[in-house]
Amino acid sequence: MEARIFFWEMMTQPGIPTLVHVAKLAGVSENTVSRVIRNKGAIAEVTRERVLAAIQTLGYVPNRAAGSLASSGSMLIGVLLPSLSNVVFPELLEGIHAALRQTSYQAMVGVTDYDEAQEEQILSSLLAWRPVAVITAGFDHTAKTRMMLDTSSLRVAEVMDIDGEPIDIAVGLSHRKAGYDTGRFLIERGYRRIGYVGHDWSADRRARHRYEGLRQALTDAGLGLVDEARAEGRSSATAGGEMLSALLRRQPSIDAVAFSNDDMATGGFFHCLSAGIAVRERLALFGFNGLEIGQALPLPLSTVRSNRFLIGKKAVETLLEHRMRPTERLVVDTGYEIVEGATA
Amino acid sequence: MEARIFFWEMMTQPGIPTLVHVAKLAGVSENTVSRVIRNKGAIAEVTRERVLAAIQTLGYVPNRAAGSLASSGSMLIGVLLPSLSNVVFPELLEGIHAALRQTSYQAMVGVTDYDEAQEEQILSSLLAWRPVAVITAGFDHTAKTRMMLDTSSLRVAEVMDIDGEPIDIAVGLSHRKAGYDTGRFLIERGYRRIGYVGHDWSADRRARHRYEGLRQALTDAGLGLVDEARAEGRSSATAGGEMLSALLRRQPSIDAVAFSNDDMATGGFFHCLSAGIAVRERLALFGFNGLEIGQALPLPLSTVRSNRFLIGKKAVETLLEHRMRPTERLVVDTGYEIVEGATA
DNA sequence: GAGAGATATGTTAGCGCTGAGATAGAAGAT
DNA sequence: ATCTTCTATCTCAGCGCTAACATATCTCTC
Repeated sequence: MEARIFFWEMMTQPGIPTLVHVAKLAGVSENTVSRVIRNKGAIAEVTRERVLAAIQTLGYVPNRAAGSLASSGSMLIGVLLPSLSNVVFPELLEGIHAALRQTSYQAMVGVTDYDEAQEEQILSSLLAWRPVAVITAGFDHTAKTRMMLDTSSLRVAEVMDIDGEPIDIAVGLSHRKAGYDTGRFLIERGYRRIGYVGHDWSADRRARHRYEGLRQALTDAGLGLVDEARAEGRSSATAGGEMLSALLRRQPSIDAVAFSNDDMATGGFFHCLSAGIAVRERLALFGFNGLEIGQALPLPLSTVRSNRFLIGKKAVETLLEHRMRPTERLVVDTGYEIVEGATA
Repeated sequence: MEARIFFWEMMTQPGIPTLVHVAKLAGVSENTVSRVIRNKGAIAEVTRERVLAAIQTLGYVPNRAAGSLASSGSMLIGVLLPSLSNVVFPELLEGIHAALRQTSYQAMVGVTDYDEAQEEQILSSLLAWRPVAVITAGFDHTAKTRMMLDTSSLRVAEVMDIDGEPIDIAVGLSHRKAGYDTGRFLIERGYRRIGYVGHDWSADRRARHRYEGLRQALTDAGLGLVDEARAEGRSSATAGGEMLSALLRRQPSIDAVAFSNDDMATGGFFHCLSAGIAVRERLALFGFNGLEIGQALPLPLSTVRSNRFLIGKKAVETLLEHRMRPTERLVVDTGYEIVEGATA
């Protein structure tokens, strides 16, 4: 069967135009059109313009599936996120998209819902599109997931967290160190009876690392955590308020509380407002993330700013630097910044 | 050149396994493997198991680009969002992903950054993957974007907003009506000197619709807006506080303020705290969206809950009901809910 | 003015999969 | 035993593109 379609047929064709149509209309070969599109090889200016005009009139959009198949290069980056409800992930994704904007790469996002079994399945369906790289939040993978990422030759960036051994590259910050610095900060400010309010970290290993860092700092200073309260579900302002209230009931003498993140701390702040507790004078509050909401509070929240946008951007940039996975594993520390605030 | 690869070659092949490899190993034809994978056509149980085992041992992942090309069905849904920094969009995306989870479809997201020129470009790169449907936030498109969506036969869902003429289907709520109901709510509660605090709505036509609805309600009640203050950039708690402060300086007699959304209202609440203004007794506050943060405030925010998650989910479900675009345009009203709260 | 080297374009064979149709064997009907 | 009808499988031609190579034309050299 002849695949070519003549001009008069093309005009009555209901289907989507292809290279053949453009080539026919411009009076050149398919390959020439392809080269114009990809800016590859020498093309006479007249030809280029003729082809561009044909593309324009037909409203031709190249079929990336065909391109990917033919060139075994997909221009896709797979992104594996545990959730989108926690603001940090959308922010990360914004950074990824921002970096991608300059390139002709596309992100393909999968949301695992903190479920490792789903992660496997979703990774499979991402890999089905043969991305050139995968960005995944954190180091928590099932053995099979790790195997898939490890054996495939694609570039892998594990982001947010650098307290672990990366498969290929890691971009983020040391949560353990951030937790440690939180402890140091509170100690230096003279707080001695320090408590902790957190959320369920079974799905959030970074929060646990911060907690561990915090404890280490206290231990190193000859102190200890007075008490702690951990909410069951995910972090939220509501949970932060409730947990703080519970903690203070048990330990009224606590003079500072480190929260697992800003959401929780914000809830803690609201609790203090309702309960008439003077923030900082009577009770210091410290968060993590540096969210806008914390800085908008009547007293700006003392916290650690982790730059999620930068992490996403940096991850993409670093991944795209080299197409091949280098033998050396790379760790990019995007750092963090202590925000003094007014609550601690 | 012969494309087949013999077993011993397959084992030394560094590349990704393909159907051919699986077929060889299972001792069947490629097509049989394909049918097993897609659960299509009659397959003897023994054969199926043999093929599945081969897939397992090779770690075979089907190449969707090839599949898409061969079957002209991509199992992809393009999603066009203006931004990810405003929580409502990640929430929408969560709904989309949740609905997609049950299916074998994948979302492919593009972020336009509220820029119509970029929208065109990003839509092009999404269409390059030949999605079966596109979900886009709102009705604001350039002529070219609209043309691309209109002429292509793919399904299109315009979401969040139903105050407009959809290309194919619209899923969301009437922001004009929500604004109107906000006005009614405040009037019924006895407020008479009502002000408005908003953000730059040049990129947020929904906020403008709510504003218009609000004004309509006031007009219908023989009232008017006492004054309004609009921040320049995007909405934020900080901006909400500043604008409320500015508004009250000009109009100290205002007894209720409708905010463009909960972020702004939260900032307004904080301003009242700092300025010692008794919320509700002296000044009522009303938001929009029903975000968690608003409900966690010491006084739960009075607001309108728009269910973004549901909108995303519903959009996907409705789109996937029929592969072909029906002649009738469809509007799905997901509604909203007035949250009485304690601030108005 | 023959050969070397650019420059611009054409030709052809796949990439990995699917859909339509062909085929072979078993089971049932006559 | 012959003809149907299934069921299970195979064969093969593309899908729309790109890479590699081939070809044609046009400069430059010496």
